[in-house]
Amino acid sequence: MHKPDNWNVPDFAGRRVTLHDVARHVGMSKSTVSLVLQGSSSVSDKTRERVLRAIDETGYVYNRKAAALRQSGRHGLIGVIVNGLNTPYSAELLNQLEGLSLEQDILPMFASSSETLAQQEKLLQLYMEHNVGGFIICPAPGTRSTLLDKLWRNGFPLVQVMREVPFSQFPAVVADNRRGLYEATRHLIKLGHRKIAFLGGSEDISDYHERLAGFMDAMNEAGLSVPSGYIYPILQSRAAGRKALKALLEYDPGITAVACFSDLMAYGVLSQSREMGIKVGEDLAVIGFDDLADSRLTHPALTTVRVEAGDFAGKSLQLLKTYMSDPQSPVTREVIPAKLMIRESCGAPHLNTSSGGE
Amino acid sequence: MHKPDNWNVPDFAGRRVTLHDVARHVGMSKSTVSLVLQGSSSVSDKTRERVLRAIDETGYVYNRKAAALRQSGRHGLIGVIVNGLNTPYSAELLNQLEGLSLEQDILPMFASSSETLAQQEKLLQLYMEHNVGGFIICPAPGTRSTLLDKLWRNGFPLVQVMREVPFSQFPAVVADNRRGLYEATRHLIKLGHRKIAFLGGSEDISDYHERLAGFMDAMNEAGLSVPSGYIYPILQSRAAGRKALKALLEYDPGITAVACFSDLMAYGVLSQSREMGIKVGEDLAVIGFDDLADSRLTHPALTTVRVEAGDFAGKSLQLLKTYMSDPQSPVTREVIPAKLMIRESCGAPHLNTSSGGE
DNA sequence: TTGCTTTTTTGGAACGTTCCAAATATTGTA
DNA sequence: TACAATATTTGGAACGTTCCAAAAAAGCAA
Repeated sequence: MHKPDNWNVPDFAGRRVTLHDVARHVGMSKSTVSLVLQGSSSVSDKTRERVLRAIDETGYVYNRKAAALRQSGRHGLIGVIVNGLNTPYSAELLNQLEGLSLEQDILPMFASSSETLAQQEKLLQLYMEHNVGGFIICPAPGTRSTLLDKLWRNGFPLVQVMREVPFSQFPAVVADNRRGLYEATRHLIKLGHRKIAFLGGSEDISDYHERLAGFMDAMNEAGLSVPSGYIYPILQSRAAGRKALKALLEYDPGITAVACFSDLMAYGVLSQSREMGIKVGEDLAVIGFDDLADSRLTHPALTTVRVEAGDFAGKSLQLLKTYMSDPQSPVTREVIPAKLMIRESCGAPHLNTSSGGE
Repeated sequence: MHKPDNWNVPDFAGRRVTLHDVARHVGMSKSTVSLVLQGSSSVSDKTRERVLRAIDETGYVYNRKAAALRQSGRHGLIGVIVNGLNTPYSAELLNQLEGLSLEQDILPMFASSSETLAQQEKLLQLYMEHNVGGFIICPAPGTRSTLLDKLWRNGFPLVQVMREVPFSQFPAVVADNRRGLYEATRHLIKLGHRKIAFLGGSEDISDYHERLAGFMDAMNEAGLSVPSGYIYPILQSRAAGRKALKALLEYDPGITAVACFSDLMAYGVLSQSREMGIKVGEDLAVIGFDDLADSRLTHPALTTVRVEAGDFAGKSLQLLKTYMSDPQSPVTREVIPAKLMIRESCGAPHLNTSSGGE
């Protein structure tokens, strides 16, 4: 640890420079300075110029808190709560949201619930205290509709993103989960697979039920049975993927394909397969969901369902802005399309059944 | 798109409930209510109880803006600017920072510079306007010391994290980059490698020079030459890793090992190797830096240099808090240890030289 | 009851901005 | 030059809190 204490700490301004200071410095009233700041047209060019110079000279920094206090609150701040800051898909969503927000002079405040109700509630409370104009939220498992109701009633519009609270009638932007998994599963079936498992996800999340429904749609349509042990819900992570695959194959070693709740879980499946000497793409077909950046580079490259994070970001922001400007706008539910990306991890399987018979 | 417009939008409170409203509702003065809110001991239990009930009944939400206005600014808000929200290491840093901050009743505002000076400046400005208590910042390439100076002078303490602005004398928390790459390179040398390349990183970032220096330390110590073409700086990404490896092997097909600036680049190298039919761990040794969650699961598992993101988070937050409470505290530079994690990607190489001679 | 101390409550100023109505400066016209 | 019309500038109230000094209430001893 170095301590270059020969260095002088610059003089900390005891007090921040205020609009009043600028006014005094330039010899005008604070009202005039305020007008310049707001870009009012009713101030003469000469004055504007002098004031701008003074602002520069004094190093004045606009104080949004004070301004917002007078302007009954709003100041281009929105609260964004996702499930995890370091889960790749959420990170990409935040990335997209940041770009779009800043373009529109909105400052997003990002945080994660870490999938717990307690943290979610704490964050919502803090954000309200900081007077955000509204929320974009990926509700933590177990979130009740009453919570969202409370927000809305308090004057905070919100848009649910990626997931939605069951039986809630609030705006939402969700993926076409059902169709996504339907298509993915159909693809597996077309390749000849019969014993297909559905791995991962949590029953407390709307995603899960939609994706599972899509899976079941395809299985039922093809007249394939799904023993209860073929459905293995487990919380999102690579390690969970490994564990789940092991359990699945113990339950029925004859399983030839797994549809995963997410790419992250699929990565776990890939690594567990390698460890067990199972060749993915030959002995076992694997399909993910999300299409993370890494999924192109896994070995074999992962077949997965792509949902554009940018679409989530764009739609949810647009929707939130609508409610912020007019709280009475009709409640809308947007569905983001899901697209099957066929790569190598689901290549034609080695099956010992030549025809369809069990 | 569904529109369940049979649903009634709850009545939006026209105006937010204020402390005054609560006071009137309970029949006391706003001062008393304020005291209750601050947990003052000079308010009687009976009153406290009545006020708390009233707060609950009215649905009052504390207004930090107004409070902070009176309390000369500070309100437990800090600005955190990293290089990218969706780069895995940064994401993990944010995750850790969030956990620690909330524990200490600090609300972090996260954003990314996207490696551009313009966005960084815009964010700093906005955060100042929102009156954050200080900054934790991973400076964008090309950041000048004068920028940090301006912040500090305006009363915003800051801590640099992961990188530091050259010739700046501001607090910083950085990894032991030089030692990390020194050890990694030494490991490669011990395994018998002679033609070792250093891949990735940007010359505008302090990290790069430190890691490169560590690399050179080890190479020089072993008396190994490093042709200019062995050093291939390029901006952080998987695709860049692929491109870089190709260029490197074109320059000298005899290269048997690459030390990468980051795990992300190493992933690119891994996938490019596979494409070119090069067996990593046999024909080519690869070492990364960061130890991302995925690095255990790549094939082969990636040998890399681990630096705990939690340490970065803990130290930088602690340091920032020090400066926030006493701006005159001596400037400190903390170094986070780097630890070589030996896995499979650098297994003993096939070399045609049996002894050391060129 | 009185006077004294201690506890509890309170009104009003302050924070830094915006907004408004009113004051002042500038311009054009007769 | 004088007057209206217009352009520009300004003081003060307001936003919702905290803080302070001071008022009111409560408790206690004589």
